[in-house]
Amino acid sequence: MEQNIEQSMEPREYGRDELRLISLSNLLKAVSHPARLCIVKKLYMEGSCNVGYFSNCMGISQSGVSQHLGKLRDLGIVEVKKQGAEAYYSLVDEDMIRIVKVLFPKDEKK
Amino acid sequence: MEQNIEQSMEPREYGRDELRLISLSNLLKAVSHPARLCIVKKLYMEGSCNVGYFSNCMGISQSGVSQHLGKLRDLGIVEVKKQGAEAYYSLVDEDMIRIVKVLFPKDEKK
DNA sequence: TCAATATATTAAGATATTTGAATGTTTTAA
DNA sequence: TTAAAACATTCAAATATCTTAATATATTGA
Repeated sequence: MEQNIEQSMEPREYGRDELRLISLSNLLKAVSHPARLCIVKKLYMEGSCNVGYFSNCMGISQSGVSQHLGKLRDLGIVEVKKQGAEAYYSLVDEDMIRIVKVLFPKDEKK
Repeated sequence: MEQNIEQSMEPREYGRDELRLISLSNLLKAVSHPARLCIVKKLYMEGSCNVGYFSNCMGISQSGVSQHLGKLRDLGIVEVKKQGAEAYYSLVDEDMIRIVKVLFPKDEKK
């Protein structure tokens, strides 16, 4: 963490596309928690949902859901649309959509 | 963590397929680190590789590579084949292969 | 305006993960 | 059998993540 930058011209760290690897691994980390994976799956399967819905059907606290959604939001994986007092979330990241599609083919529905 | 079990018949936690979600999220966690994602990508792109190869081209220590491979091995994502003093690893988990395929389409090679 | 509902944020303790150094094991070649 | 090479394992300190409780904000309806 304190090493010189520009130490050599050889590929350092993970190679030329290190930045892509880092950003993808962050994307994957976002769904490396069952609750967030569940949220993302539901968003993919059922379209946009609000916080209360997740809290109910997943059996975790409102605060918990909100924090998980916050992470997904920070990474640009989901997007919020306020509708009155409610916040409706939807899946917007293309890489994430491709991943979820592969993990939960729409047939296997529910 | 201290609540009654069998509290209701409604799906608790993340729903019926909680176990699948947990196991998939563990799979995703395995590649939520850029070094491990890089390893898995290389295995997908280039076929089986040995520890020294990763250590060289990724610029991280032998011990580091070995530990990362250890995690992938524990989860059944990769498989080792000893060949003399060297250990050749290859990608064997189907879900993981599908994920990597989606993230790194073979054209984008390198 | 007040109360209720829906969501967000903050903070703190418990857990888990990362990283690097040190040490072990196996294999090969001399 | 010894030394060197290739890996694996262990351990501890530094970080990061999870979970829960408490508190804050925003919207709606009475």
